[in-house]
Amino acid sequence: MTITMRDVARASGVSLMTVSNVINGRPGAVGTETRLRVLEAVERLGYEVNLTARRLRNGLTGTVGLIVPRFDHPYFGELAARLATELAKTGRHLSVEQSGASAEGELAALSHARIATYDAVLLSVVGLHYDDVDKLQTSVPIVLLGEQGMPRRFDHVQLDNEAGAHLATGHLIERGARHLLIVGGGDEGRQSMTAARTRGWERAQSDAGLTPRPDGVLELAELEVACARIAVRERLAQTPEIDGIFAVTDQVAFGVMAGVHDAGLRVPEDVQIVGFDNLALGEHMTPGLTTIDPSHDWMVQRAAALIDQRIAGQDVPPQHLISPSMLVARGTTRE
Amino acid sequence: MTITMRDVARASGVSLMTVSNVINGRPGAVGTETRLRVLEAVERLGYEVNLTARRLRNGLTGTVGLIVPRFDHPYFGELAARLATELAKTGRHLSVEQSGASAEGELAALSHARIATYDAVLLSVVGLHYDDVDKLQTSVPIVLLGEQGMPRRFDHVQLDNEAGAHLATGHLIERGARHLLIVGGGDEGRQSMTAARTRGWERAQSDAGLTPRPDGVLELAELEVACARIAVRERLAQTPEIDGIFAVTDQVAFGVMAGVHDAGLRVPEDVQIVGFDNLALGEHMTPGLTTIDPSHDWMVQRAAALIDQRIAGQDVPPQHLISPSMLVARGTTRE
DNA sequence: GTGAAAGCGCTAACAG
DNA sequence: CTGTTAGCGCTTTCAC
Repeated sequence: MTITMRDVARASGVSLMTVSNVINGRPGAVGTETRLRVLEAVERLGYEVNLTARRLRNGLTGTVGLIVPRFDHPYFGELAARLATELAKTGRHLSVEQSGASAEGELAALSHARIATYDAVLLSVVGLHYDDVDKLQTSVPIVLLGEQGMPRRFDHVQLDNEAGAHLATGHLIERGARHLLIVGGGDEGRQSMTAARTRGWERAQSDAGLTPRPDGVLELAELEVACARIAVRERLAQTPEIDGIFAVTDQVAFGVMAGVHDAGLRVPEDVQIVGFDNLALGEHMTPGLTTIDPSHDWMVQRAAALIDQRIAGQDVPPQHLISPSMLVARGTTRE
Repeated sequence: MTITMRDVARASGVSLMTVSNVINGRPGAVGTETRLRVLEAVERLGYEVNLTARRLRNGLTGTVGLIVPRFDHPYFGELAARLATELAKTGRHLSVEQSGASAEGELAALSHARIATYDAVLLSVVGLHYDDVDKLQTSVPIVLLGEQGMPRRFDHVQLDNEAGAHLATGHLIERGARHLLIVGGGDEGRQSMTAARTRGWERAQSDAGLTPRPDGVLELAELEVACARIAVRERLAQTPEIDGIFAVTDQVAFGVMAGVHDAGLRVPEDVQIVGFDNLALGEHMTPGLTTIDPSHDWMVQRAAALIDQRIAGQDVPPQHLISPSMLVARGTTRE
């Protein structure tokens, strides 16, 4: 039924091992004429290696796994696309799995069994807790991505959440906002992304001599467009003096924009908005979304380099890298 | 280093086979007491099955592949999320790969070798050509998704592109638009999504007694937000009488909205817009995007059911299903 | 109810 | 330069 190396070997009158040598292009291991004969048979029979067998035998297949909380958040889609491009440069291939939809889903995706399926795994830990990650015990290299407060024994490419939030909030203040909200903030004292960005938001205000409003942190059940929209709409009805909003993600910012509009207010004249992530779509919103760019390309290059190192078996201590944040000013904040 | 069944067998003083029977919960194949002893050893040693070995042996791992053109289009993200949820109901797991970024990427993703890595493969064929797909020759079940004009030997869950486009365009006309554009249309005579939607756009006009403008088809190098934005901005500068735009996808529609705004025109007062796909974000644009909903849940359920059938080995003829389209009226078209 | 043998397709190691 | 042997970790088959 399926064609194996054995079939090719028989068809070209050589041994199994010679076929293997040809397929893997092992240098100088097989004569030119023999190689051509084998290749001809490969072509004729339509042979392709069985990656499963190869992996069982020697552990590698050129596939790297990326585990994200959800498939349907543009942030992860953009991350995956960038990673796929970067990994392709070293001939590797990216396969994306989802951890966050359900409790079982997470267990399954993070299980040793699944992880062992890849040459290496990139784990986007947004939303995962320290303990879940700390449980991971595997010989497959794992690189953590985009979050802080994770076990130090892993390689980790992080965002500078607090500095980014500080930058965003400072920009709002500089452009004249005085009554500031953080939408999607909270989670006090935790090591989460949300908590770090909330700290940056607070500190930027203190640094500017402002006192953060006690009711300034608008927590969200989920960092979703719809949640943010409703929360902001209701909140602006209560405290219409709000004139600057830092949304913890661009996704949330899209909801904030809609909510401000629902409340009958204008952006940026009445309320200025800054997001975080620099999603591709932000540029094309009306008005364009001012946001924090966490140097995606830098992150992705670092992560890919770490993967290369680990797969190559380099035994250097765990790396902890922090991606610099930059402000991208667009239409949701004033000139 | 890694713990195998053999280790568990040794630790619990039974044979390899008994461990296998316990792990796979084979009914009545092993005594209660033995089972407990084995499970205890599994726990203690932290054993987990090696999926690679299992697959090599019996071909199945519970993983279904989804191959999409690009990771960073929200459409595919939403599709993947829905599929993952649906497949989880039968205990299966979704892994997503990208085919479209480069020529080699496509070959690699569609290669027999990679496909054979999954229990079944869902192939989102937007952008692939008939011949590429027709070349696929594999024993792994393949279900085609979301496109038309593909080899009949595959199971296929399609969108009703022409009917959807007709619905969208009819709605524009009904709400008073008379000078219509299709953005991202073209590809005349081909079996592509673009061509089908262009036919629907033309037919809706004929059916209403209008003659499609000869310059009404605005082709796009890529169905991207930025392309659409620029094209529309320039086009409206030339022919400002345009008062209705059908965008072939919601993604394109986002660009159209920005382009109309760039041109200094208002939506929906000056120009009405309808998209296609019903992406989640469309609802939260300002104004909300009127669009065509291709019954995502229906598609996903059908696709998952087909996969179940094929994995179960049912030998029914190829199924060709067409998902019904519905209009979702929002703020980019008038009352 | 439990165990021994065989082999899925491939490649590392060595022999010729 | 080419071939033989052994075995990756698991499950199917059949014997006890």
